[in-house]
Amino acid sequence: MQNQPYSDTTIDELRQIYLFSSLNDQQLAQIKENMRHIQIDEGNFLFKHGEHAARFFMLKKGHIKLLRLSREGAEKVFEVVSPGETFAEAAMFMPQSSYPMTAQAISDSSILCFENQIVIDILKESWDACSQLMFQMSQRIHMWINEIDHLTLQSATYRLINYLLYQIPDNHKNVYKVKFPVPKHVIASRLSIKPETLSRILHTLNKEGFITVKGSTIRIHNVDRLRLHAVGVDVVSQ
Amino acid sequence: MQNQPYSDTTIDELRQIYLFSSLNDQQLAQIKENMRHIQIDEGNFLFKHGEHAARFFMLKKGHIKLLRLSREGAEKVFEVVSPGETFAEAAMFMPQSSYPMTAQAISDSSILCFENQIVIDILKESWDACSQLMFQMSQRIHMWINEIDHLTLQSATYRLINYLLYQIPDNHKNVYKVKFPVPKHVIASRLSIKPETLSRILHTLNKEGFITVKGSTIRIHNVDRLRLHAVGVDVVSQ
DNA sequence: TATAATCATTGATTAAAATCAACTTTCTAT
DNA sequence: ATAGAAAGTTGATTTTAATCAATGATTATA
Repeated sequence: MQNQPYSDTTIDELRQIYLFSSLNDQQLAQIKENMRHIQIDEGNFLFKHGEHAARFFMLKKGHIKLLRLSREGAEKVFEVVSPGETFAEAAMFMPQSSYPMTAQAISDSSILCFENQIVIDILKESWDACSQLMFQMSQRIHMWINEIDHLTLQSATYRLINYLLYQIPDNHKNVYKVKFPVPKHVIASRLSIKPETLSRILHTLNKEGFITVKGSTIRIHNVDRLRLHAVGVDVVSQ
Repeated sequence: MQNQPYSDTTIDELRQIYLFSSLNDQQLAQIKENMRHIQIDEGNFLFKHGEHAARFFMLKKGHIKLLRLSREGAEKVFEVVSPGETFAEAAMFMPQSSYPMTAQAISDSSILCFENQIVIDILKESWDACSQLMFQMSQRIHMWINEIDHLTLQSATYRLINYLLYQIPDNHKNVYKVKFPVPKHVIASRLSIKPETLSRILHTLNKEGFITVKGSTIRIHNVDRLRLHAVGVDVVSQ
């Protein structure tokens, strides 16, 4: 992990971060002044579950997985962070809080790093930014609720189909290619299924004519048909 | 569902709600003026998944379950709300948002009902209240993350033990009685296990000498021993 | 380009919990 | 107090996905 000059991140770039989008130049300049730019090589950790959470992050390049380990060492990936996304910002308002997960680079990554206290001081002055953070936190809550819904009310096959469909813009109806941004076993853990099972599900969906798998690229033959299948898959499997 | 005069809820009572604890008398008076008091009989719905979310709530009396249904009609209880707790306040900051779950009374309930817009206007003026809401939302996020952890990395037995231990104050070491506040099948759904399985797990824990079950009361013989068992239960079961 | 290491697939088997079904207990309302 | 409904328990069986094991494919690297 090495610090780098932050000269290559502009104020305009910061403004594109949703949480900062309503801030003025002076506020953004202050954030820029206090932010750091870090590089993390594949496999290395940005922070670990339980560590004191004093900063949050924006991924510029690479991929980061947010995970937890069971006592027996089993790994559950909660989220795969892609470039442009912020993470760990929800802990900002828990004084003396600790990160609820571990963050590990899946590939060499470039990260912007913000001090919670600096941003909190700015949020105090900006109702808009404040309500944007709350909006974002609401969304997170909804996301996790959906996740629990999928884990408890849906099958592994459904979860995978859902994941695939989620990547596709609404207007696409026919053919579409989805590419896994990270190795299949990471996607599997993200979906709470074992790699073997993911492999079998992909195989079955292929056999049923829904998809063609080529490495990490999934070609969906007919998006609408898969959407329809997702609605019925649990009913059918009874 | 019938409206009632709110005369029996005082300003002081409102101040005990965490989210309102830093507000001044004038702000609390305004909230009181705009709040409503509703009664909901057992089995009836307060709101349904997908409905427009314009208010949030504080349960005064009774019990409310927050649930989702699968397409096949299977019910998953996400949360059992007990008196004194607020709920659905996280949706406040999602404009045009809808409730992510259904709220149904498990027993005859008495509920305070707050208009989102009124509270938002007050939050605008109060940084403290604002940061308290954010703190609360952070906690919710952590809670759901823990929930997913339990669902994916732990067994049904572990989830039940966890639930029991969670009800017990830290200082208790030996015997302790936990009483299920709602029927066992609701607890089962809350823990994402079937009633039959819950029954079997309780039976097994009894056979192993950890607990005695009498109706909805679980007598834990030795809290420390159960805590220790929880740590090892997954390892042992391998 | 060889070689190891990681990742992915496939098959056989197992395990945890769900399902189905019957029955008992408890609660509720008359 | 009693009938009926709802909730809970217990047993037999099935299902989904995990586990175990072996092999094949990719990727990285020496």
